[in-house]
Amino acid sequence: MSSILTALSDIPVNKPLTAGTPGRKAVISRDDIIEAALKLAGPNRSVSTLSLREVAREAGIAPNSFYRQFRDMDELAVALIERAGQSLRQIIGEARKRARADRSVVRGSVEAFMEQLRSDDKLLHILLREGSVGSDAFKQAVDRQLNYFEEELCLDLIRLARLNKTGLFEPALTAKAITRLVFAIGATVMDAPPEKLKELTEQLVLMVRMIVTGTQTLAVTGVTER
Amino acid sequence: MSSILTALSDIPVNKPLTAGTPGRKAVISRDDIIEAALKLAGPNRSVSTLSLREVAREAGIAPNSFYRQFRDMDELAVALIERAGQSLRQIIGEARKRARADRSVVRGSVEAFMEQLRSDDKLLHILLREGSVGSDAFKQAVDRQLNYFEEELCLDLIRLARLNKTGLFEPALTAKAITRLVFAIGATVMDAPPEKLKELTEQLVLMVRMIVTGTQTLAVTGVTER
DNA sequence: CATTTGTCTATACACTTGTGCATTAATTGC
DNA sequence: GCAATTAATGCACAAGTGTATAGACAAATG
Repeated sequence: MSSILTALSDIPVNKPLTAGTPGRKAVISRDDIIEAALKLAGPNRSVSTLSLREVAREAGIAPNSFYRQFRDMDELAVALIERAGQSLRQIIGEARKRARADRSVVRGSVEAFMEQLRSDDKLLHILLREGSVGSDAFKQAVDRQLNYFEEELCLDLIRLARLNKTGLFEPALTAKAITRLVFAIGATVMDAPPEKLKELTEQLVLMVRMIVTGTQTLAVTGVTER
Repeated sequence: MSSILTALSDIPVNKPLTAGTPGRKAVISRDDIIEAALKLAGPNRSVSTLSLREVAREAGIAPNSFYRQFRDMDELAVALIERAGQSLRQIIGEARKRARADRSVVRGSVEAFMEQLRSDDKLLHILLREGSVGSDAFKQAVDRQLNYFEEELCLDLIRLARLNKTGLFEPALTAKAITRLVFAIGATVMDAPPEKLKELTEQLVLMVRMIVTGTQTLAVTGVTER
């Protein structure tokens, strides 16, 4: 749990360039570059295909000025991913709160996820698309974000099981399965025509429910090789 | 079912260039280029980062000769993906046969999948990595391959259910969930250190079993919003 | 044989890319 | 005001890209 908080505070929202030192004031901020990259990496463009010059052009700065904020494009990409994870966790967190009043946590979270997917939120698109491409640092960053998700989901599952007095087989593993499945399906939804959204959402809800039901059943019956 | 066969026969193993017409015999085959691309797109290299010139260089031909076999790199990529899917389906198919004699179909298939993953089979790597990147044609090609998988798995699930006299809730959806999950986890395994392979395989087996158990239970109890 | 037809290569063009170096601009401390 | 320090730019370069064009070769046809 603390890992989430510490990790979040590790992300510098804006680099403290003006550290009491003499010299020229920084007029280019990290955020400027990040937002330029976001504009370019629309829903159909992978971050790993962006070029340094392209981003600089979009941000309206000289290519070399880029280096003042990031060592290379990889560092930018990692920053984007971290920001994306941060944003999505917040969104789902709010959905969870809403769902607690409502009936189904599963449906509430999945629907929140899918809605966000359609609202051309560039950040979520990034997190979904870049899972298996790019440098190692790149992929590790995505994996880290998914792990945060799994941790939070795991706690939620435990809470849910207590509430309903059902068993729970390997909570961490269950959380991982759900997370990876949701992200995998989400990636395909991103490229599907909008009219299929409802149908796909319904499917995803059922899939997640299969896993949840499976966990609960296995907790009672135990695992048998079959 | 027929869709699989027709699709497979749609894939030209070698373009029939010598169609009775006069002129010089083609000395460069599609396969030459494909194999060159495979050499380059190792486990750490995405196909979408290959350049036309690079592939041509590896194949030992002039860049322009590439166009004689493929319209552009996208067409090459699609060919690679189709070949990858073809190959993997065959491998898993054989694993299934072996598993039928053995005890567990789930374990057998998952283990076959993971073994293949570690045997630096370039084709499988491609299929796993390129799922969410590249052009639309690119992604659709991957999706098509996954659909073939789902169809075959679906039949297998039905057979399994009949055999064990268990119910089966939404077979197609179950197959989709399993397929997507396995591929998602597989993609992460690809980048994980080899000593984690056994552990990850074990986890994946359990995850799949959760889904299977869930389907069976839901078939009996029905779905309840929770 | 010559001719035609398709295959393949060589050269070239107009780009884009990342980054090194020198220069200018702006801000602070004395 | 002056020097020091840093931010940002401009120019330049080598390397790489996709592709257009034209020519060289081989093979089948007349």
